[in-house]
Amino acid sequence: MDQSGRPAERERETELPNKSVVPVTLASVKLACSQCSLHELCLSEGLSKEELAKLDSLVGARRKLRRQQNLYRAGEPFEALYAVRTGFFKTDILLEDGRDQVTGFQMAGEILGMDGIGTEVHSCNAVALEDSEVCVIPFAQLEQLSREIQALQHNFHKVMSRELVRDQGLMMLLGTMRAEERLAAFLLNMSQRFTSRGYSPAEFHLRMTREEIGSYLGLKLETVSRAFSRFQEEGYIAVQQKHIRLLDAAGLKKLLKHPPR
Amino acid sequence: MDQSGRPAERERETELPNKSVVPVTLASVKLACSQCSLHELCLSEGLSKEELAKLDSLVGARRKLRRQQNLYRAGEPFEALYAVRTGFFKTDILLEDGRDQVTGFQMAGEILGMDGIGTEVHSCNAVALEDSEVCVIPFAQLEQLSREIQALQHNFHKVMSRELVRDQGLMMLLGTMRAEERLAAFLLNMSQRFTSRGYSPAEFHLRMTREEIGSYLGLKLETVSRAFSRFQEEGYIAVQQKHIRLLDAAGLKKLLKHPPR
DNA sequence: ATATCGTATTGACATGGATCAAAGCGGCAG
DNA sequence: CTGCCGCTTTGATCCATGTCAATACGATAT
Repeated sequence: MDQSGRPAERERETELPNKSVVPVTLASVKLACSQCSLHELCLSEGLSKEELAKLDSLVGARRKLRRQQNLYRAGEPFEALYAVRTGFFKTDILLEDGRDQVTGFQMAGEILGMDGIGTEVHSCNAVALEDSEVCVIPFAQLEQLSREIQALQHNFHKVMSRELVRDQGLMMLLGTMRAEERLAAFLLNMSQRFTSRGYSPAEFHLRMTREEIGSYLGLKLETVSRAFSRFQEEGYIAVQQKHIRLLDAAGLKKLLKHPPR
Repeated sequence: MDQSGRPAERERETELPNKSVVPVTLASVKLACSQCSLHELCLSEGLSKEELAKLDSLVGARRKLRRQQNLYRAGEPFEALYAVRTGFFKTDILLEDGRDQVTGFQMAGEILGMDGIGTEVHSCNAVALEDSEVCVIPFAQLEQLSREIQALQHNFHKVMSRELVRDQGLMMLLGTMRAEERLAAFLLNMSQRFTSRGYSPAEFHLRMTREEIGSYLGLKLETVSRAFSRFQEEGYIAVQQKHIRLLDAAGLKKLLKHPPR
């Protein structure tokens, strides 16, 4: 059963222990911040060797999640930030009336949980969209260490600020763009993020359903599906279920800059 | 002329010097953080007397802006945060194709400029919607001081986090709500913010135009106007141009929880 | 008082995306 | 291999909001 005590629905969450927090021993340095390939995306950029060592000891635990498992839920007390090591997450909010919205998709090197700092309580749900692993960063200790290490402090502030800017972009998308522009922006964003992680810019596998994409973009799943089909007809992309190939990224960009009217 | 060197259009921006930064002397303590009535909204909550004194010396300048004057513009280098002392601001983003969107309205006690931390460059424009005054908080010094003062550090992190949560709420609004729900949410939010500043919860003056409200809510100005009229017909509010009276806040809340379908 | 200009309201009509419905596809369990 | 179930695609129709246009309002300047 999963940690909420509900019956595990269609997902297989059975094998891992409830909160699979694995303490890191000195023997397992291969997974420490100092060795982490996500350096520049994460908090450790620009830190000296000694400073990195301190950060390593702070990021003292890791947690594995199965597909569909919650990293945290809205309402739970906030204690730590999480850096995605591997895998793929979504965050979403549920309104009382049942409506919900996906507020973001997070991949390796991105930080989850900052929504909880202000109120000590998480304001959204974070769910793994595939088997994933995160670094657990106890927040009180992060604050303490970032009082000692200027670069760490600044990195953290940058991460939060970039998140604010990302949100502004999403508001722009939701407030002013039409369906096809939204999907084009989404695909280009995905491509860019995969690229910066060393994957192919033109070919990738979407981990989320059409419904989740639609929720994120403020559209219905049918509209997303139709836009995919349209893009395929126009020769911008090749779609096969969740597998996407960008055939004409420039075309998609043009769509964004010069909206049909 | 205003600081960009353009002709002042319809607005009167003539009387104040270019960058009206007024140094604060010890004689003018009445305006220092330690005396500021915005305490709990701002960064100074929970600080000791000595700590407050340090913060006072950091927030060493104030800047007055006329209606329609820019506090900063997208693309300008980021140097400082700004705490609104008096007045009312909007932030907005301009896309290459001319479309723009208002991303927020800020009032006394709220912090502007955090969008610039991540890239050292502002990503949006901040414009005074009425004659206003801000405290200038040089960011490098804020980081330095918040390495010394734990409470200041934590307050700052809270402010940023709350901004993230606010953005999530706005995404929800833009992604899932219909026009009347959006406006109801907007009015209730305004009321709540005026209330927490000691103004009447039921009667207030909107500083922005219908077009600006619409831009913020992802609607056209005509739709905003119609929703206002509808609310008036239903007896929820009384509208007279920018002057609003909430006659039935509960009714508006119900509209939010139980959408028409 | 009158003209002007930005803002707001209201009406008539157009349309993009939502809704409802049916069928196709693909992976997994039995 | 077969059947089921979740996901996706596609079609037909509807409706909320956008668009276009006319008028009204209110403040400021003349």
